[in-house]
This record gives sequence, C-alpha cells and structure tokens, in this order.
Amino acid sequence: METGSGRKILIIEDENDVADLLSLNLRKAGFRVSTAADGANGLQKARDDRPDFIILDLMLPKMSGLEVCRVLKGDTVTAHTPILMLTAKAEEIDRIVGLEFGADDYVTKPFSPREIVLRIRAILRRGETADESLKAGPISIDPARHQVRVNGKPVRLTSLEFKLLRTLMQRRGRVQDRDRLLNEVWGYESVIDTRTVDTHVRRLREKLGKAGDVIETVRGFGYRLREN
Amino acid sequence: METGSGRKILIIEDENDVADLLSLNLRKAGFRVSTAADGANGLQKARDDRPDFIILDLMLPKMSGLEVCRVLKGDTVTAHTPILMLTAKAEEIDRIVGLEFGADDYVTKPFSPREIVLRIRAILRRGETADESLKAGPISIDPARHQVRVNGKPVRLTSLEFKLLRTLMQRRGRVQDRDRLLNEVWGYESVIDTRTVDTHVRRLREKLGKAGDVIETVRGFGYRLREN
DNA sequence: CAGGCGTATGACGAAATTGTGACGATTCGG
DNA sequence: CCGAATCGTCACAATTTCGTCATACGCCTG
Repeated sequence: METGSGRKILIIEDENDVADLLSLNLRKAGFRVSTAADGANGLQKARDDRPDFIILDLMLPKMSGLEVCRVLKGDTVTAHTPILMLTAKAEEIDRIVGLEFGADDYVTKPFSPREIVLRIRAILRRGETADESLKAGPISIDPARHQVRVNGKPVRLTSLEFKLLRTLMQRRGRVQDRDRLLNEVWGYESVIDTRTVDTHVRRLREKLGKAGDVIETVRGFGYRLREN
Repeated sequence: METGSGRKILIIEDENDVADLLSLNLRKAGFRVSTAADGANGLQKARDDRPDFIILDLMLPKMSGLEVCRVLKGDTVTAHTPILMLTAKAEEIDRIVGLEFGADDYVTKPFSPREIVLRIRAILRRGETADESLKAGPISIDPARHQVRVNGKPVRLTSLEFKLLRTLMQRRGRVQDRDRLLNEVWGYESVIDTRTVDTHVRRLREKLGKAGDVIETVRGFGYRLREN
C-alpha cells in the first residue's frame, strides 16, 4: 500500500527493536524512514533531513524526549513538523506534559504498529488542509474535493490526470521535464517510460477541451502551464 | 490557536489524567475549562457555571453519566447545552445514544486530543447556525437521536452505516479515502480491510434507495457526498 | 525543401479499481 | 437453543484506467 506517498519520517528511539518494528511498518506503508538513537542525534537529523513527521520516544539517553520536543518546537526550521510521542504506560503524567510542549499526539507502549501508521496518516492529512484551490485562466481545481472546473463546468479526470494537472498548476509558468513529472505524479521510484507522460498530457488536453491550450509543450524540455 | 474564543467548557470525568489531558488541550485551543470529578459535583457546576459545553464521561462515581445527561437535558437552565459523551467501548454507545438521552455527540476512548477539540468546535459551530441536524438533499440525519430520514421517511441503518453516513455528511463535498473513513468510523485500532468500506457503502446506498446517489465514487481516491 | 528529431495521436491489451452477491462468524433477543 | 440481524471477507464480473507501441505530424536546421 503506497499511501505514505514517500514522505519522510524520523524515528527518535533508543530501543532498537521498537525502532525496527516501526521502521519496517512505516516503510511498508510507503514512507521513507530514518532513525536516531538518542536525543542529540535526533535533533541533528531533524534539522538536516527536514522530515515531514517525527516519532519521538519520551525516554532517551543524553537528552529526554521532552527536551527534544521543546527544542524542536522552538526552532523555526522544525516548529511545524508534527510530533508523535511514544510513552510507556507508567509515564502518564509525562505524556501530558509532552503535549504541553507541543507534541501533536501520543501513543502508549505497547502499541500496535498499524495504529501508529493510521495516526500518522490522520495527522498528516490534517496538515494537508492547506490544499487551497488553484486557478489558471478558465481552469480551477479543488484538491480537497477532487474537482476540476473549466469555465465553471465540472470536468471528470482520472486520478493520474488530476495529479498531473495539479502538479503543473502548482508550478505554473515553469517548465517541468518529464522526469520531474514522473517523480511528482507517479512517485519517486516509478519504472515508467517517460513517453507515457506525453500520452497523459494528451488525454488531459483533450478533456480540458479548448482550455487545454494552457498546457504548452516546450520542445526538448517538457511541459509548462501558460502563465497569463 | 485562539479559536475557542473564550467559551466555557465543563469536563465531568473522574480519571484525573484524562481530565488533565483534555483540559490542557482545550485551554491551548482557547477555551476556558472547569472540571468535576463525579456526577453530583458535575451537575452542581453545570447549573452554577453555565458552561457553553459539557464533556461527560459515561462511567462516573455516585451518578452515572447517563443519569447526569438526562437530568441536564431536563433542566431548563442546561437543557440546550451541548453534551459530548466519552465512553470506553464503542459498543456501549450505540445503544445509549439510540436511547435518546440527548447527548449531541460521542467519542470513544482512547481518543486523540485533537479530535476532541475538532468535534467540539464542530458542535459549537452547528449551534451558532441553529442547524442541529445535517441535511444533504433528501437525506437528513439527527446525530443525537441516531436517526436518518429520506424525504421525511425514517430509514433504519445499522450503527456502522450510520457512522459512515455521518462521517461523509460532516465533510460533505470533500473526498475521503478509505483509510480516512476507516479511522473515523471503525477507529484507530481497527484491523479492517479497506475493501470492507466498499461493502458498507454499497449497503448504505441500497438502504437510501434512490437518494443513495448522493454518495459518489471517486475512482482511485475514495468516496464523497455530492455537494448540491 | 528535405531530413532528422521530438511530439501528438490513436489503438490495444494489461492492470487496477469498484460493484455485487454470497458465505460464515458473531451477537443479541427471545 | 434458535432465528434474525449485523459484520467482515471473499470471489467474480463489469468497468475504467493505464502503459506501451506504431505511426503520423510538425518544427528546426542545414
């Protein structure tokens, strides 16, 4: 199942078996995972790798999870990265304090890997509410509703076509080569022929009707959404 | 996050850590919070403090949450104060809410702190627009009474079907993928196949009859309730 | 203006997704 | 204990969507 859509998750956890268990399950869910075994290292990686999500154990060598949490939330680079705290049952008081320090959710050990994955997805989805609708000439798309309109009339797109259009619109005016589009739309490890992009651009143009002209071909480079 | 706009919330809950957790998050969300550790005390405070909202645990010493709920709803002072019920087991609540004790919503433990805040906001918002029940075309549901009507005629739904419909309606127009629906309807710990959602959507459509068309399939993403 | 290269187009089989009906397990009330 | 209701899963069919290919077209250069 590839619902993690390749987003990076950092696990800060000193118990190896716990880290491995999480790592395995998150990878299986389509996330990219990196790990750190203590607080200092975790902070370092959080700044360097810029993960989309952090799983943070409360009990850590060198620097407690709470401390790490506070620092992360205070740092402009990482302040908005969601944090999920892991706590042992006995530490109930601490888990509350953890939330006070800005963690976004908590899970007590022992936990079910599946639950973790679900919670992470839920939290990440929340952040996605930044899905604002985009407009380009007569075309407007609303990611949350998964809806496209041309001159106000709804147009039915397949999921690939939708993602393709969205990607082009998000970078309006800039040329995007086929490899970039493959990465964005098909995923970072797709084994797809670059020519396939052409076909989908064609289908997209077709469905958009006359408005399909906004997608320009830049010979030798790729495609671009016309600016004006 | 200052969206609570200073409204008062009363938490009636005997487990201290749960109460603290809620209290903390609600304060962070901009609400004013008071607490009571048992039913009698809760009733007292509900009358004295006149909170804008009450969170009520089902299991309470001295007087059960149900009892408290019924008394509150019968008292002119507090009759119109929204109540959110907390329950340990998902099964418990299905019957209880069906018994029309008057709670406005419910959440099962363990819950995510954020979820609670979101629900409370939703309910308070609903109150502002004086629109208690949700409507979508010919379908109207009354979450408190656990009742659904199509063109005024009552339709008998199972508890899962009801939750599914309710979830779709609460986010009308927006696509919700199967994982999201599993989270909302089945809960975090569920180990359910995503395809099961399909089956329940089918059953739901069937029971809704012609009106079932409002549930649209968005291929490759999930389901959506038609907007208009 | 011809050749070469890159792109557009249409067609087709493969793959993925969803709808549907059925089945067994479980629960609940009688 | 039985029967009805509910639920999760499965297999299969209907349908849509996808990736690739062969071919036609168009732009650029020389």
